[in-house]
Amino acid sequence: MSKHTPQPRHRKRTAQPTLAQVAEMAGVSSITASRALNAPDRVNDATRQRVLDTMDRLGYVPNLVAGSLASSRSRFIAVIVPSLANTVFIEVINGLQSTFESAGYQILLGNTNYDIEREQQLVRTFLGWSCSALVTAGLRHTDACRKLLKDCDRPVMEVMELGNALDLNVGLDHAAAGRTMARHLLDRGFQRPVYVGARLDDDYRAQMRYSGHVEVLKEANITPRVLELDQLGSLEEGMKGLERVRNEYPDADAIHFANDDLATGALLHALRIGMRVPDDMAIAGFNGLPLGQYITPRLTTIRSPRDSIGRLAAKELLNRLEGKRVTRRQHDVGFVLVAGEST
Amino acid sequence: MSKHTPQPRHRKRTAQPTLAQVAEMAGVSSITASRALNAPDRVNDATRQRVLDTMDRLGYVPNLVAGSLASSRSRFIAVIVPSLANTVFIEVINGLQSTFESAGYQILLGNTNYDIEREQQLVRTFLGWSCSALVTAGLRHTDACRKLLKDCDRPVMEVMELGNALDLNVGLDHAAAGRTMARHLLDRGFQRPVYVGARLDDDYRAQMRYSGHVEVLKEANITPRVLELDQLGSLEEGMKGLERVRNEYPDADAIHFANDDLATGALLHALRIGMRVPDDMAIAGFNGLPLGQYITPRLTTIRSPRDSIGRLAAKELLNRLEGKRVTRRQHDVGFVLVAGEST
DNA sequence: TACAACAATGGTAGCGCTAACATGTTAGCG
DNA sequence: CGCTAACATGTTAGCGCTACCATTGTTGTA
Repeated sequence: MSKHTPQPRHRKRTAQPTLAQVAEMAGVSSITASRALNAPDRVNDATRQRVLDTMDRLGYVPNLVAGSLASSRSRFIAVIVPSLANTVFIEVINGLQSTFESAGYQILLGNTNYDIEREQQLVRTFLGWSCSALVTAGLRHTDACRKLLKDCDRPVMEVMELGNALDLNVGLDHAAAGRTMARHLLDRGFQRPVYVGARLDDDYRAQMRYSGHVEVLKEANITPRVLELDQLGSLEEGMKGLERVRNEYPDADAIHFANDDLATGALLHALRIGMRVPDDMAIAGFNGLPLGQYITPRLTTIRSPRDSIGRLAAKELLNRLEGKRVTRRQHDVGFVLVAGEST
Repeated sequence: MSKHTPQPRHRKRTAQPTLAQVAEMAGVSSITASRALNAPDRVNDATRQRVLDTMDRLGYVPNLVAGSLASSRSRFIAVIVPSLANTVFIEVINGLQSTFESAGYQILLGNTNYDIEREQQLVRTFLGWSCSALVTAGLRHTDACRKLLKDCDRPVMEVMELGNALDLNVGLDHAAAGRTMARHLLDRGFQRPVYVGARLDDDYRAQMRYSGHVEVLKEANITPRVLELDQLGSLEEGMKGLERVRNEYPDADAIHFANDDLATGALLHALRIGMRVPDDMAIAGFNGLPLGQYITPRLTTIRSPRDSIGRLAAKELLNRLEGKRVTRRQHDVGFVLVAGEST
């Protein structure tokens, strides 16, 4: 016979019990078993209890992949950050996590390593998982990524900095933070500050703070100077930063660091080698990590409410996911100058 | 008519193009389009290119949920940690992430808040997502959770401490670490040490280190003393710990802290209030965070290769997932006593 | 020239669940 | 007692993809 004979074929199946098996054993249809889990009020109490008992007895574990395909909803929240080595993003993730996990959502975590091509790839993958919403750090994306995010018909939250966002936006004004710190240094009488950051092309928020710094210095007719390091945020690198400033800008009287990790490394190093802070060199950071406040002299820094970024972003997204009308698409979480004795 | 008329019903569909649409437009069957993505060698080069171009043109995003259901494989790695506030777990996550993401796996992140009931729930959820493997911190689970993990027929990796593991195990011997530090304190001549931890019932690894500490003290006929704080790891809490030891154990000459965060908080506080370290009070920690090595005096601590836990765990899991035979189920990553000037 | 071996592609039947609709059953009311 | 509304449950048809097998054409070998 040339035409195929449709003999019964079976593909491998997991040993896991299915809803249908549970339903049969409980003497109901599978849709009722489904409802016992997902819409308990639509099932009679006794029936529901019988179904749940059966599930327990069989060790039933719902296949969420199948459920997600059928309903085209997934209860995934995609979270894309540029780095896991930076406390700031961890705190944002933590804020998102605590809110979403208690609302029954799972976090899908992606790390771009400050590479927007990688971000685009992650967005595609996460959309492929029918995530309910996406959270991504920053407003810079590839064109293709922006298109994906615009067309995906899901809430998109961009966090960290404020600006012309695709959808929802929670963050702070980094240029303003840079201006605030530069002004503080000038107010304290430091006339020859150097801005020290690392990989400013990648860490463009640090670059935005630098541009604020530049603005203020230019207004005061002071030539801005900048030094770029290799490592984004480490105590070790901050130490090197201090040494390089002493060599390359011997007249510098203050260092405006891109973050507290660098600043703390420099501060601790300065203390160890007997430099007087701030008399020989003032040191300032950004982030408001607790650490800086436990060192003598305390580190001057700018505190941003990092965990509230996560928490607020999660709250706004949940509102949107639950169909509530979102009135404000943009939230400025602000920042506070914390003046220690290091400046 | 009493019997139903099967009129065509349609459920809502996403506007996203499907593989079938791509295939039709490219003039191939959908299975060929599928292969163009997932098994490129099984498709003629020209055909594949045509399919890929069509995908590009239509903005096709593969529906990974459907693919996962059909193949019952998901390329998810479930990672369950007790806290995101602790650097140690972040570093483990980072190690796992960097290895798995480059191998094309996604991380599904769960946070138990040191609650093993919550862990059980997370394991169920992640199994429901057909994750390819699970990584969880620690060897303590509920009975039901242990059963789920045993029966799930997937690689299971327990990290952090060593012991009687379910499947794969990467970690270190915490009791031995506690013994090492206690011995170090005695060797340096401190006779009245106090162990200070927080929520030892939850953070049972800190408790294991304490039990090592106790062993050594008993051998030396010294009565072990312990103080329990509320917050797991913060500089603030370490400061309080120091104050409480001074009040409650005025004769104490050394504090063995459960972690570096607490120890650093105490050390910085001691310096600020003019205590001499180690003459008035010796201070030791655990973890080997960089911070402690930048303070004068440097913090005595035990360094564990935290990121290698993640990296090694990921490597072993990948071997297993790729079908290679795994020879060693257990890896001791060890630890090193880093003696600073704080003891 | 015959035949095996392989490469390229396709048809079909699910994967396990839920949306959409249909039906049966009970309570409430005048 | 008949009618309606609310409740409880069931039937069917996919969701979009890939496993499984089948088919065709193409090359190498004796």
